[in-house]
Amino acid sequence: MADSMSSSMGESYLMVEITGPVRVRFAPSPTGFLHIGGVRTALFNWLFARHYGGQFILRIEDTDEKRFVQDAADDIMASMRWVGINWDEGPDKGGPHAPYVQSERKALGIYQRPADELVASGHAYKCFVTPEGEEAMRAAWAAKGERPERFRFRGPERDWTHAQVAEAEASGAPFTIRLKVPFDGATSFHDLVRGGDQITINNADLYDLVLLKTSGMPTYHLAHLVDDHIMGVTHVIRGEEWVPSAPYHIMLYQAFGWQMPTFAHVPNILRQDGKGKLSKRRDDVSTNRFWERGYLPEAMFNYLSLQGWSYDDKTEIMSREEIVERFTIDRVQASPARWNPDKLKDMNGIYIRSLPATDVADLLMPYMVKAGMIADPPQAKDRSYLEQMTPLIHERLEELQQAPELLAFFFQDTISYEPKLLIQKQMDAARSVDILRAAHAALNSIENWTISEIEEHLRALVESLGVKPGQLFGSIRVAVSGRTVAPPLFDTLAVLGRDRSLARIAAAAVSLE
RNA sequence: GCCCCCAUAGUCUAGCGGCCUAGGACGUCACCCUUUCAAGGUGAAGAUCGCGGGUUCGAAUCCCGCUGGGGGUACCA
Repeated sequence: MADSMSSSMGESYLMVEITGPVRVRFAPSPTGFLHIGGVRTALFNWLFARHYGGQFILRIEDTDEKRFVQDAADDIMASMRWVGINWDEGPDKGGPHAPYVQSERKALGIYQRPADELVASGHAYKCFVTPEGEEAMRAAWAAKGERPERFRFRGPERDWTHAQVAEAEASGAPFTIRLKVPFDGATSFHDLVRGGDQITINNADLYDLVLLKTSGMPTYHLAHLVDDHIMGVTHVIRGEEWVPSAPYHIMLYQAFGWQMPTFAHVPNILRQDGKGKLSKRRDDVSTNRFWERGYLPEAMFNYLSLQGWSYDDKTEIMSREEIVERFTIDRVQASPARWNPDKLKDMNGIYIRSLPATDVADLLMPYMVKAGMIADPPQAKDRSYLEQMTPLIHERLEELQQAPELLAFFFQDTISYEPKLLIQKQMDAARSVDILRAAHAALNSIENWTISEIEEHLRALVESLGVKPGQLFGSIRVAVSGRTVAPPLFDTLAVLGRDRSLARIAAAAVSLE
């Protein structure tokens, strides 16, 4: 076995051109919500499958009994659907290789038999060392003066006779099945993301990996590989954190004599400060949080596609179809990307602006309801009122959740603010009262309360008062909205309505007296 | 510590030996537009292509070393 470990995949392996039908999978572990880094990896698999007209499989890898989180699989699937990633085979829709949940597959004995085969062929062995026993081995290693960090587990059972193994087994002692990794030689594999270059790791740096736990549950290493083989996965596209364990996988494929898939280890997304990869614990990156905050799935899809992949030297805004058409692995970067929420936000704004205002009003409604500004369920008049004010903030939105805050003054019976905000540059309280009164009179004389008439009257008033536009409009803005930064004034007045506009302006004048 | 991967402006990236006086985007700043804020337009600052050696007529692009960053080092994935 040792000799065959120095593997060579052959020239054909270097070919980036994809010829036959491709099958790829995304295989998350249900240990919590799906964060955007996971979505990105799923997305690359999906794009690869769609680009080449192949299949995309979703498989739940719940072989970690300790970290299993109820409902996590549902959240993962909901997150993927939201972004727009669908699957051809998966837990909820079945497929030719169902079930697609590993704990269910384990119950079917799917992993036990290959593990036994490996033991029978001498590529793996039953190991009776307990966790405590392993600790003792590490301690003994250190006691010999060796660096504890350099300890590489090798089970004493590697050299046991059949009789010894039989005896231990007969005693009922629990055991794991471990891969019998050669001490010498090296293991290599090619990686598409690194231009087909070879990655080589010395076998001496490896250890005897556990394939089957004492519980009978396979580890990721055995389970994913057996399933990939059974499910006919042609390309393994996964995060680069898997590079160091890839040699074990290579050994397993060789030990089984199975067709090797092509590997593509895609770069991680690093935290904003670059210190480590994104983690669901430390970073606010759960996919459903972005849905909550009002990110459009199209924007998220587009942004994520650019985390580690690019099309050319300038194109960034692309539709799903365009990305599918253009996505190839050779344009996937080997260096890690960095999480950049500002860029995502900017892109979300672009996507929001590209939508018709009526669509945006529909999207905004749930946020207004949640903020308590619009009744649940909304009435027809609420819908039309929201539709009137949506154009006022449409191009100012970067996240849909910003809408209630921006529109709050439309929904308040009385607004509160510091009266001194009414006083514009080079004005004083008395003069401000004067122009507010004048504005009240001018607006009161309007027959048709429309944007154009409001503008006409107020611009005429600027002339007759001899003030700067900003001085008059600024005072009125504060008077009706309570803020110095607000949507365009004439539109605001039009939507706010004659009565409320006049009342607020009158109240403002009083507050300064 | 050891192993593996990576390395172009604050950030994301284009570049795969001569088209680069290094292109685009986010962010920053200025100006224009303008009733505020945005959006939009124009422009600016910001990269001795991490450092040092090679190879070559010629290197951001190829090779080596160093440094830095990331990943891994589990009966977790």
